[in-house]
Amino acid sequence: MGATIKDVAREAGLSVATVSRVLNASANVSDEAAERVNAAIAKLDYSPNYLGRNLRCRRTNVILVIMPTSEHSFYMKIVAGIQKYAQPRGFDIICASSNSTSEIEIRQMNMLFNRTVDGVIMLGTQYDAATLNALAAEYNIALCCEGVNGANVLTVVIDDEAAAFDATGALVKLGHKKIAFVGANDAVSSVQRTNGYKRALGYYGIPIRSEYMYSGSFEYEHGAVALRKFMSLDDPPTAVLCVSDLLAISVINEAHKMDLTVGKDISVMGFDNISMCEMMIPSVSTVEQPCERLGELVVRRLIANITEETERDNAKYTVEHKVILRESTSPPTDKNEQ
Amino acid sequence: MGATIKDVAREAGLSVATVSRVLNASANVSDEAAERVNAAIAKLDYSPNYLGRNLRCRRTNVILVIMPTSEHSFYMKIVAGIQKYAQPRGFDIICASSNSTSEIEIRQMNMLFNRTVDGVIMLGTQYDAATLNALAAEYNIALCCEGVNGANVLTVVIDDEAAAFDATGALVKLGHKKIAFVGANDAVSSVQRTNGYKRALGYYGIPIRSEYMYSGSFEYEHGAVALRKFMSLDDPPTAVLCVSDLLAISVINEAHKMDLTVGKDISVMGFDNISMCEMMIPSVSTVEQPCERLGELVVRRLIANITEETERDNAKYTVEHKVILRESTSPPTDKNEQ
DNA sequence: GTGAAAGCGCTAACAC
DNA sequence: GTGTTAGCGCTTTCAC
Repeated sequence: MGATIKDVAREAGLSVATVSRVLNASANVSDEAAERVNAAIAKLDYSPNYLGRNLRCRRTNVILVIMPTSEHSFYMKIVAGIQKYAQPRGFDIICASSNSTSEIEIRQMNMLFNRTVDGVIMLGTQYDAATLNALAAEYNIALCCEGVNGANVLTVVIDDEAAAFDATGALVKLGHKKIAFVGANDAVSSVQRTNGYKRALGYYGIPIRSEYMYSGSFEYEHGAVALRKFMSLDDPPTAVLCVSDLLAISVINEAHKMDLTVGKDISVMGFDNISMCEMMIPSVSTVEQPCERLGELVVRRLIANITEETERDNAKYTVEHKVILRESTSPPTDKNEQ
Repeated sequence: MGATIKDVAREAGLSVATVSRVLNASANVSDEAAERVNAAIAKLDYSPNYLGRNLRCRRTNVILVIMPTSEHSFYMKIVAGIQKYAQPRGFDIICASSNSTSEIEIRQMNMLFNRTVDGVIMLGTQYDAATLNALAAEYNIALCCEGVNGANVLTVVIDDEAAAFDATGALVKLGHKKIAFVGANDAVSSVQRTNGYKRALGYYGIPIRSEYMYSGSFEYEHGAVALRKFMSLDDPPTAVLCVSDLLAISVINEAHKMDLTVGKDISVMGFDNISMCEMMIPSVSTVEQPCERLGELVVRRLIANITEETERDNAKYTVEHKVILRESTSPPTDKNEQ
């Protein structure tokens, strides 16, 4: 087990240099030599040892994707987009999940520091802007889906502020005036969505009510908690916009427990357009993030940074979002509108 | 950027051997030397190049998990179990998804052949038994969740036959006699579940009706197709057992479209216990696979195969399943029982 | 068109 | 307790 390039050379009666040339399809090798090498490779069932190759070339052609959690299909769709672009360009993609933990994230990042991978794409990070900037000076890193304020690092995101503005607007256009918001404290995307929500209310002349704003985290339970809080108000909202689909689903399940019919008694809207949105009863209105485009764009720029000699591109790119209305949203009824 | 062990040695005024000793916490290095080395490491922001180390040691301490699709949270839960055990033992886990495609799977397997990883765990594979046996002779591979008949390869699964027997039994005990089955053609697990279903019917003295058996694939749509077929029968079933939760959810959604109330007009049961089961309305009855135990056990045995000098363990291990009843199942009503 | 040889960064055997 | 050195498997100059 484990033939080396030397074994192949011996078998073929040629030098390792020639074998290497065949392996790398480089010029200047006769047809006859190539044939003998290939025969030897087949005979010995030889597969080049990439540790040797990568050490020598100082390149692994592997990109690591770090995600907060691997249990959300949303992230997996991004990865699929990344893979689709990277694979044909000769880059392998590997994934790891940090559980949104700084400690684990750092351990994953070691693969970058110890040269196991050529670059890292982070779908959310615990690093602060200063650290990211320092890292970006030395390594090929990129942020996707979730930016960091002040980080001068290759970033690909949707315009979260505008997306939330549009989502809120869609609810207003359905006739809602009492629109609540379920956010997640720390994430930049959530903060910007909060801003978009507020701006939309202002734009449509609807007062902002602090009792309609809940801020927790992306944890599932928070949707239910938020809804209970909203519904205990004297004047409860007729619609709830959440910063993630999972939170929206939590709201929907809690509404069901409270005997509220979602899409009738109350409208609920999420964010991301995970596949569950279509599977739920009622199906869930949401803001779609174009996962494939996000993934493709970020990895395309990252690969350019890795392979090209030019200055590293640390720009911020934005891709289009899309509001999708399904069964979980409808005009407010007279009853709850009064 | 990129200090090497040589740089550290020079900076510390010691030899590379001593630096290496400190790095690997090996004995026989004075406190003073260790201190100087650590100071130099900190000063130079040195991180060992694993390509060099791995090449030298012929070990990467990385295990690859290949899954059919990364969009099912079920697989991710297995990976979490794998990770939980492997990480503290010094093994990194990386993931790749094959889209159930032989071509992609082979490309992923190259990471094994080219020594990028020390072993591979396959959560489903396109390889046949003969190929797997040949691979297992040379490399450290393992199957998890989904075995292959005749493959003499380290395998960790639940007893799919018994699990389906129990699931069917649970429906019988609720009072159902007209129990349909939604299977997936090719997968070994599905075949065995089909056997368990049939054996249970026999055991409880219920005749097997071919019109109650649908065989498609794990693709979501098949649940809906199956249900439409079942409900178009003169004597439709009162319960449907599916070989995956996703198929069950598809059945549930289709039932809803047909104005059937799941958990009342018809009972539906899935397989796996993905997190969606609890989020659905109604919540979905299912057979739980102990993901963490599956993952932990398979990686534990695989790591033993990698690290221990002894004969490779190519045994087959079985872990316990558990039937979980939720809202999607109930006794048949008089109406549909007549 | 082909081969000899240096060297990528590291560990470990051996010498002291 | 520390240093010297060979060599892991590969690519790539440089010579011919």
